[in-house]
Amino acid sequence: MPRPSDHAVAVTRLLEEAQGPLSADEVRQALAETGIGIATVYRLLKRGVEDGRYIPIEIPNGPTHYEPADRPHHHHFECLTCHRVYDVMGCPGHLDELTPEGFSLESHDVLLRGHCVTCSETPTP
Amino acid sequence: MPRPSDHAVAVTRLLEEAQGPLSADEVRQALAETGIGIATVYRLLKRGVEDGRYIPIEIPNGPTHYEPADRPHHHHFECLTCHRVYDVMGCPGHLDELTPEGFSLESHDVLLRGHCVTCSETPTP
DNA sequence: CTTATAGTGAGAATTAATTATCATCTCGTC
DNA sequence: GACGAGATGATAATTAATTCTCACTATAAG
Repeated sequence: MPRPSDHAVAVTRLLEEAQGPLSADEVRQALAETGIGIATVYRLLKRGVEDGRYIPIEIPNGPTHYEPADRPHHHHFECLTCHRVYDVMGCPGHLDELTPEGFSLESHDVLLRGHCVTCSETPTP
Repeated sequence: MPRPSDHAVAVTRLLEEAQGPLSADEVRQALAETGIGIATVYRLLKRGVEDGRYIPIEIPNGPTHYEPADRPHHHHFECLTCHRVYDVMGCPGHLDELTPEGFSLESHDVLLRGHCVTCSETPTP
């Protein structure tokens, strides 16, 4: 019976503590001091999705981000400066009303864009 | 055999008549009988965006789609079966209320997913 | 200790989208 | 007809993200 490796534990903890979904490279950078390789990061993220523990968040024009699967329904905010992705709680709703006649709605994504607190405060990026 | 400059006209007309943004490959396929090459399609789309006549629509996990720049504010619906993208008029609104404190909201995208009329009617999931 | 097994990192390979290259073609102008 | 600027298409090249390969390692079991 294989026991979970330290890397797997670290990645799960990292995703749980993050304020939003992380990309593979963000995970690698955050765990850089452990010497984790990018191949291992991708392996663990892929397995986590297959096991239903992580959810992949597809960002237009950017790498896939990952978050724990047990978060309640929410959406995301992408900072146009630092490109970090943040969770935003809540949902505008009323989306069936937008759906055209005869179309069946299965899911939806709302992606806000702008500048996060950190990047709004900084005068020059 | 179309005169060279006809390609630009054909692409613009195609985008204007479409029910949603089109990808480069969808443009090429729609104009296949003219023998248009993919390089020309990308060239015309790129120039259109640079000139402000077209808007690029980034689809997560898919190629960029393009639509005329003069459409009123709206969002999109992606069919999970045929992967075509359709315009949906209207907007849920109230998005500033979702934006976290200190964040500045500049734009937003809403992407609905499900099955379009055509693919809902066809008894093949 | 010895072995079996899963885990690992470096780097190669793959994939899909897009862009660059370049010889050729078109058309208005001479 | 010849000319030249711009347009074109086939294909090579590039780019970014992700996956694969493989020799090596640590651990646990026997």
